[in-house]
Amino acid sequence: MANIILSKSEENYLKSIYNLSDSGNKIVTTNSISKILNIEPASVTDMIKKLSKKNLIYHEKYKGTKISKNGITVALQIIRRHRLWEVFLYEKLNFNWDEIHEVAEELEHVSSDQLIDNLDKYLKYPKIDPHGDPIPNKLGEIDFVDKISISDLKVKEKGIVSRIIKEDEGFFNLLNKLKIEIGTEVVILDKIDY
Amino acid sequence: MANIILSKSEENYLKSIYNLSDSGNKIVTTNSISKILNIEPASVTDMIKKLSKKNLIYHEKYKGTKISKNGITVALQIIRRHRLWEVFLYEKLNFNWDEIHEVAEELEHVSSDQLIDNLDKYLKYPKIDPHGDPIPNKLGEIDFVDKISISDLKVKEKGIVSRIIKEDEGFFNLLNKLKIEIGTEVVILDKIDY
DNA sequence: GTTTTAATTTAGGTGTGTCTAAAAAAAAGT
DNA sequence: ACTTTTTTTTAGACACACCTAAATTAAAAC
Repeated sequence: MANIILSKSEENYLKSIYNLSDSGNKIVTTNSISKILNIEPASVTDMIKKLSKKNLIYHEKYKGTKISKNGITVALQIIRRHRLWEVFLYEKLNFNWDEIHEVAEELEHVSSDQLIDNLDKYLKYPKIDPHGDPIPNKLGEIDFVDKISISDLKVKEKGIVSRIIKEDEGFFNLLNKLKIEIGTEVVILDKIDY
Repeated sequence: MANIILSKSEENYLKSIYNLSDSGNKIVTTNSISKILNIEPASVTDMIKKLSKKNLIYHEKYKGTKISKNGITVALQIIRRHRLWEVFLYEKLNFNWDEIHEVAEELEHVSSDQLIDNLDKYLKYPKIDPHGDPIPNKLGEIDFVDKISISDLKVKEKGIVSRIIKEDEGFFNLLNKLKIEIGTEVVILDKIDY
């Protein structure tokens, strides 16, 4: 139960490993971590050793990395902080939908339980962040909602946008232009390459 | 005008130097910085060289350190961030008066102008923080209000508490017990050692 | 105006988190 | 199954922000 204190770097690695692991199920490669964090594979190997020693991940040389139960709990706390700050920035500080991620990346590393719990209460215990991603609760429990990818919808089918994953500026601009946000009902008219 | 990017350490040093300098007027000694930051004098010397090179302070070997005009501006921005976060924690997240400082120490290092400007607006442009200290504006302008120390008040004189500087737990508890906060009118009954 | 003490700086060392280049292991191609 | 390619790890280096111990300078005491 004792709160493990991690550096900003360690937190970023752990979060990335969790995100790459499909909620802890898949084994993650050194190269994939390297690409996501923009850090050389050799450096990733170093950090893997460190996180292994802290029992946050399992690692077998040349075989890949699996996040531990403990690691998942810690990762979900980081994700919780990130997403709560995103709600705050969007709802209270009037940030645009595409500006929140970057700032939340910084705020998520301020680790005070009291801060996050009070923020959660202040925001009225939101269930999802402005991108539609679920916010883990204090205990690390998270709603996994079954959703399908818009690219799996067929022409003429319709759906409600409940989550937006891709995060580059061009894509945000496109969505803004089309007035697509969380909750928007969309109908597939035609499918083109993007 | 270009925003200088400083590390967390550099920011902490600069803030301390400003605070020790009596708003930029006094020369600050290496030892005093060492004591405030709980860092050995030798390390302070290293950082002084670094901040000198960035023209945030002036330094002459063995003679002391003076903060530059540029340095003051940067320091005031850090102080602005700190104090705005204190207002937020106190007013919005219901932190106690004696719990805000520590968390604000972390939040102040998240450097996004948009974040701070929007926070400022959200808090309705507060002029003072919960300790009664003035909050510098976006341009680094700050109200210096003439205040006297309570220890300079004589027996039977009275005054209004407008600022509380000391920050240890015992002192906070004492103030809480006496129900003394910003705005409280006090009368000096007797003077004892603390 | 020396001598002693205190403050400051220099020199050299450590842990963290990164890097490049080279070696080792695993995977893919033929 | 052997060779080539890709992935991963090891080895050695560097910047940052700290440390201790020793040297230097300034200030205080006499």
